[in-house]
Amino acid sequence: MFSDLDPLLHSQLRLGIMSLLMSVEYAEFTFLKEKTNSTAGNLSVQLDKLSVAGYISIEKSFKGKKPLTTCTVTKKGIKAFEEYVNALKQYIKQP
Amino acid sequence: MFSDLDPLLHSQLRLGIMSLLMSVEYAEFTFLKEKTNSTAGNLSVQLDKLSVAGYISIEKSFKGKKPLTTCTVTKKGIKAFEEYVNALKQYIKQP
DNA sequence: ATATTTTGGTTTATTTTATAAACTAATTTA
DNA sequence: TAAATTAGTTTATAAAATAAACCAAAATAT
Repeated sequence: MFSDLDPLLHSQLRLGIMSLLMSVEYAEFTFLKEKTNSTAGNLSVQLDKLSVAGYISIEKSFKGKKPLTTCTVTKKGIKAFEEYVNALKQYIKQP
Repeated sequence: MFSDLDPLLHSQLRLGIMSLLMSVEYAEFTFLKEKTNSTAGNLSVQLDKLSVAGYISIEKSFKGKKPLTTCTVTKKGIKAFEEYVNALKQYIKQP
């Protein structure tokens, strides 16, 4: 009846992050923080989970002398997102 | 950017329950249990939450001598579901 | 010059949720 | 009549989300 929803994507913040990353080439920590309206702590944790899962890749560098965290979605992440969206559609298709 | 997702609906099982109830006039506990592939305990808990929120109404009666739990979605539940779906679309609309 | 605030985060603790396990009571079935 | 099934509820545990506390460097104000 209903396919399972990837628990990694079925989270408002992580879904928001992935949604943004699907539409841009890369995104900085501060950009994601602003767009998703999240706290730095929460964002940091959730980015890490997505990264550990292989859905995004995170690069840490410096802009001048300030830390700079840059994220991109991976192939695996794109596939997972697409599958999630398809599964979700079963739940929200209205009669 | 992203609207908040009603946390009561942003749960696989509760969303499945609501999705089913949106498409039928009423549903029995056992029907929901089978269709959502959930355990009785989990279903019982989540139905209760939806009921406390006023999203569904639950009627407990007897079929012969066996307990019979029947659920229907309320007006409030329908509105919440529709709003949830609209909010969700912001997250999953693909480029 | 030096305190104070801001930036860009991470780590750890707390709260909330979801899920599973254990239980109840009545009912079939063997 | 003992064992298993049905239809659930309650309680305990595991997992997740969030918030709070913290850190180091840089920018700003005094």
